Amino acid sequence: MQKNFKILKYKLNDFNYVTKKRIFAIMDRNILSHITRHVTLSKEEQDFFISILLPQKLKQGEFAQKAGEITYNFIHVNAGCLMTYFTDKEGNDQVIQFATSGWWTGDLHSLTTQQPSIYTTRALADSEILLLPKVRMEELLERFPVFERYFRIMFQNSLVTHQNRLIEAFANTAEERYSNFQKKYPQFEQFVPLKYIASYLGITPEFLSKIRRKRTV
Amino acid sequence: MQKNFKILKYKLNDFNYVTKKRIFAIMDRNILSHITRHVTLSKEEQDFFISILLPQKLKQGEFAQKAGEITYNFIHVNAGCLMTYFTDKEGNDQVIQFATSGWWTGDLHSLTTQQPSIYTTRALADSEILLLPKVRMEELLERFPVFERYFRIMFQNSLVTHQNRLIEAFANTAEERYSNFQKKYPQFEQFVPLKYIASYLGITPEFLSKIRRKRTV
DNA sequence: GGAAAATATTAATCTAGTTCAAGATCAATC
DNA sequence: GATTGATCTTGAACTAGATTAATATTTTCC
Repeated sequence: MQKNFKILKYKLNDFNYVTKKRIFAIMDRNILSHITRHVTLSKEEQDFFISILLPQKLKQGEFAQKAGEITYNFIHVNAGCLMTYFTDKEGNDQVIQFATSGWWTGDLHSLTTQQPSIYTTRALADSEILLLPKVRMEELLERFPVFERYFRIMFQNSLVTHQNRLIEAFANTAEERYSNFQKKYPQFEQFVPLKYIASYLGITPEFLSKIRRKRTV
Repeated sequence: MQKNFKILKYKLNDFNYVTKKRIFAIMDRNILSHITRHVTLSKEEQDFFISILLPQKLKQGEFAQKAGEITYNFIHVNAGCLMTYFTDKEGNDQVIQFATSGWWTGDLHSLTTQQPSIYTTRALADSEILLLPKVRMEELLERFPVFERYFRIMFQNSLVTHQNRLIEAFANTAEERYSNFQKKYPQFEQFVPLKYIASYLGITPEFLSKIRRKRTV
């Protein structure tokens, strides 16, 4: 386990400064421990699963997947932090997900249909990911149906999260969304530049600044 | 297959009226044909699956599930049209999904955790639904893993749809969302009162009126 | 077929959040 | 440790969409 702190100073007013630690923590976790929380795996299943994963390291800012390219891998975050965003016709990035240790990420649509992805997935901090290639995933699901169960549960949970976000987006003000985001993902504000948090919340960085100011004053 | 037309008149200006048919169509479809589009089922699997489903008829306006109650069933729409909505603290209904023939609906979160549901699911037209009780579903998944696969695929697809809606919500204007909605679900505008479409789009009925007027003038 | 209830429209006014533009602060690099 | 590019903040002017309230239209139901 490595840690890497960077001190950021924020001016509150002419006389006060607040310091915040932006943490680039690399937490090494075992992917199997995540999976066996939901299903029970035999030794054979564990071994096969591990054998088909491709480990990869990403430096901060590097891409795991670029928009326009076909997605060949489902991505599991082992350590660090990634974000997935969509670039619209005006060139604005719309962040749709952050993912830290233990999360699956990537473009399911492109992975399924093998059409070019509309999303970019990028490391926000030095990260370690595990790639699960589409063909190997299909093989895995064929041979060991317990993984059908595992991914069924993953997708089912993710669906619940996405429904909640949708309600959030429509029913709450930007300020409420920011509060809820901080409550739900306290770790992210230390990894993620504010402009991406703003994007995730569906507002401009300027407006997020205003919300933050209003609070601290 | 029954059909039931109601003629609606809309005033465009003092001299012109346009009529629209609001269709309350009952289309009877076989649930198995939906499932076997994604997985292959043996005779035994088909029979068991059908045997655990509870058919139910709903009149327009009736509830399949009320907020505050625990969800005991996953719901498959056989015929008609349902909507699922969330009522916020101010008492505003926020529609999160419409479901017609072939769709699964209901509150996955409440179904999984057996906590009271925050959603209400209600018939927008006379409908026929099939209830899949939670305990029977668990039994089904235990005995026939092919259904793990089926629901994995369902949830995976639904997740893609939800991600798209999230992007839609943040990146597009209300007018664009309405256009896309009409393109994607042309059938719904004939089932669904405009105020619920407005809610689904995340706008007020008044603003939807404005958008519609701007178009026809 | 008529009255009441639900749904849709219109218009005036208001506001949460955007846009633009400039300045302040921070991080990376040589 | 000075320079440069990225991130963050501030403020003024603007706009998409909300709110309120009144009216019109449609549907339900007796």
